[in-house]
Amino acid sequence: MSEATIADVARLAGVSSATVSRVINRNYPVAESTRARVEAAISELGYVANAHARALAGATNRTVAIIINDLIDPFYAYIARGVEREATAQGRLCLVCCTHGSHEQELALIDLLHEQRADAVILVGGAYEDRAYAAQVAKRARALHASGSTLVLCGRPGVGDDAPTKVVEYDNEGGAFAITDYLITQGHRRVLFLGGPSLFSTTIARLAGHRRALELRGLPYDESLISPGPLSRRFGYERTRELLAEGPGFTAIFAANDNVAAGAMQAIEAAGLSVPADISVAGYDDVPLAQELRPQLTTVRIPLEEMGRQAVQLALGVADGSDYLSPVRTTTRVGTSIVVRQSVGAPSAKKALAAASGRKRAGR
Amino acid sequence: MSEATIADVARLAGVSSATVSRVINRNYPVAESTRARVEAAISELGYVANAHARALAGATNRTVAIIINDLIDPFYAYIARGVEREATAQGRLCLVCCTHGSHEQELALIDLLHEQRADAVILVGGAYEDRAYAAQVAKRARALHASGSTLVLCGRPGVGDDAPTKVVEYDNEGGAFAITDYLITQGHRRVLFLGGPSLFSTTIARLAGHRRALELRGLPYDESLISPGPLSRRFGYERTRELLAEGPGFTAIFAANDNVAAGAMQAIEAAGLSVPADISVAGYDDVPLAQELRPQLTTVRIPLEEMGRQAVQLALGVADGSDYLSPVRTTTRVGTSIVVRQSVGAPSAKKALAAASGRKRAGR
DNA sequence: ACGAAACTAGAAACCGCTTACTACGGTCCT
DNA sequence: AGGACCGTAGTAAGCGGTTTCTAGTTTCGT
Repeated sequence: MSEATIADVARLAGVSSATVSRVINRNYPVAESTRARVEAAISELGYVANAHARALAGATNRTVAIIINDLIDPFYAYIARGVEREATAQGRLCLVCCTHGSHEQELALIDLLHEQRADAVILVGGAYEDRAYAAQVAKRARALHASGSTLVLCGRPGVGDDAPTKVVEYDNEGGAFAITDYLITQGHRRVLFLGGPSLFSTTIARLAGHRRALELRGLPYDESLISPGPLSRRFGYERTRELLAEGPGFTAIFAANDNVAAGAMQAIEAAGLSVPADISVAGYDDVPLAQELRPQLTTVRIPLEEMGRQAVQLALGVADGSDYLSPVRTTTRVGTSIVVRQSVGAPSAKKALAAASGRKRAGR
Repeated sequence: MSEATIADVARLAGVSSATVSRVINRNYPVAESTRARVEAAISELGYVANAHARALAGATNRTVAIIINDLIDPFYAYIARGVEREATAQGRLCLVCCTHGSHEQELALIDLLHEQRADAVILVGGAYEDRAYAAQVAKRARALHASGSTLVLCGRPGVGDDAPTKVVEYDNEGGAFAITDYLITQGHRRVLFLGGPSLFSTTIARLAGHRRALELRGLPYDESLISPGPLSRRFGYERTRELLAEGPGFTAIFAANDNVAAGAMQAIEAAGLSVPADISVAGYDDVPLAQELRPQLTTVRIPLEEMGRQAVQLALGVADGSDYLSPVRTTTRVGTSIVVRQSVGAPSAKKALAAASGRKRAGR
């Protein structure tokens, strides 16, 4: 039950504890013969240093923490993997915490991790636009900063310019623009934007990109073609089923993420229609599910793992290399790209007609 | 950069540091007025206790660690989720580490977590049968035990009776038995066992269950129908393709896990055959992928998340409830059950014939 | 009104390790 | 030969809490 301490080792080796510490840390010259004796004592006692005492006495904790929504969700899991890998590469341990969607839990976790003196706390995932909440996060960012740690926002909006945070973003607006434009290029004129909580940061950005593409192509932005909701497969299924029953006023669906797209595809199939012959579907995120669907889903790829790595590098102030003269970076943006698979095609004449009539109805 | 300490709070509140500690921990009576003053001081300074100092001074670290292969793999992710949730429920933080398949990394991580004085270290996933390696793990189990921590083996074989570990098992042999028996009941006589590294603990157990079912039904155990290999989709695909080209001597495939099954199904489809009309396929694990495949995969379900929870409860010695008189449990076994979906059917007469001829060839 | 019991609060001893500072013997150089 | 240096090793002061004792006040009971 009681562990050997550095003092025990010192006694056994006939040296002082300082010498043992030096042998372990190799940060001070120690005679070869002494070193040998100390190492023998260490292995005889099975001595393992106490990380807490070590951290207390000055050395850093060597831990990076990441706060995500849920480990199962591949979107988060990939980011977590990037963080974990980079943390390991930097000789850090990785603490993974899940909020399961609760804001209070998230704030509580930041505090807990602050107590743990993590080298960095990485906060992942979209957030609701909520000023009070942002203020809470900003406050904690300052607290962390005060104790030499860093709060990194990964794929979520900033919390005010004065908050000392670092940010890793990805191009939500650009990806949405690109894929909407792709749909338009394929001939679609009436595209349903499906899912995504209205006040959610990523929804807002994706919707903005969608809208910009429409405007650039001179297509109307029709409120009736925007159908926000949860980012779940169930919602995608249910809502699509309802809309299909009403007589669809669209030939393509741009789902706010792949889950929603999967639900939509299921509903379309269930209605006896086919993807993409009757209705095209595009998603966002490119999670593994996208490749399992039949037809395989055309979607927007986000370099998730890379984001995780960047977050750690940013937090730890790892030199960028590309421009080593610049001061420590505080923001990184990774690009998104569309992945063309089989779920998008040209609208059929018949369906386009139906869409047009649906449009009249919607316009009534 | 410099954080407020308990002494700062004490000074500001005009009390001793002992009193501040008591206010925080609520483990000793403190006058209401004093408490108020201390709390005011704490919030004014934004004081956050130093977890290391705290851990050093006696209180536990309140951290549970889990070591898995890879965060992305749903098999591990579900277990990790169970661990994370239960740890949170027990007021612990959860440290997640990945080995990415490396033994040395695994051992190194155990040491690292030992240093961190984690309340428990949970080791997940099958392991190669390797005496030297088991001895290494046993040694660390003893070291952890000596410092009041616990090593929990989750879904992997023990490392010797004298090693102070706790174990959460699932019924690999029984699940394999059940599903093989199910295949036989459906009329299959020649079942290919596909994938799983030969010396891997889970492979061995699954193969044993498979074999027992064959024997119980009076069917021969044919070495040529055992085709071990990696637990990957690629392997499932490639190997199935090869075997199909040789003329299959089987009407059903029992894959060592769902990934392998997915690969096999792909290969069967690519060969112009259909599942289950021509060849039936069964998997193991019931990861989400199983439900995405078409036809949906008949497989063996393991209560992964539950295993994670059990591991934490076991480690922390949480009362079982069911028999609170018993001493602290040291082993838990969770059951497995087969999930019938659409990938298994009766063998067609024609294919059964082909299988029989294949059998002659194989026997030659 | 007096002593005991019940509250509160402080002093100080750790917890186990790092590290600045000090000490000491031997080399090397002038 | 004597002092400047170099290479090693020890001493001890923290790091920031927790907790055991000790002690001063009240509150009561009789």
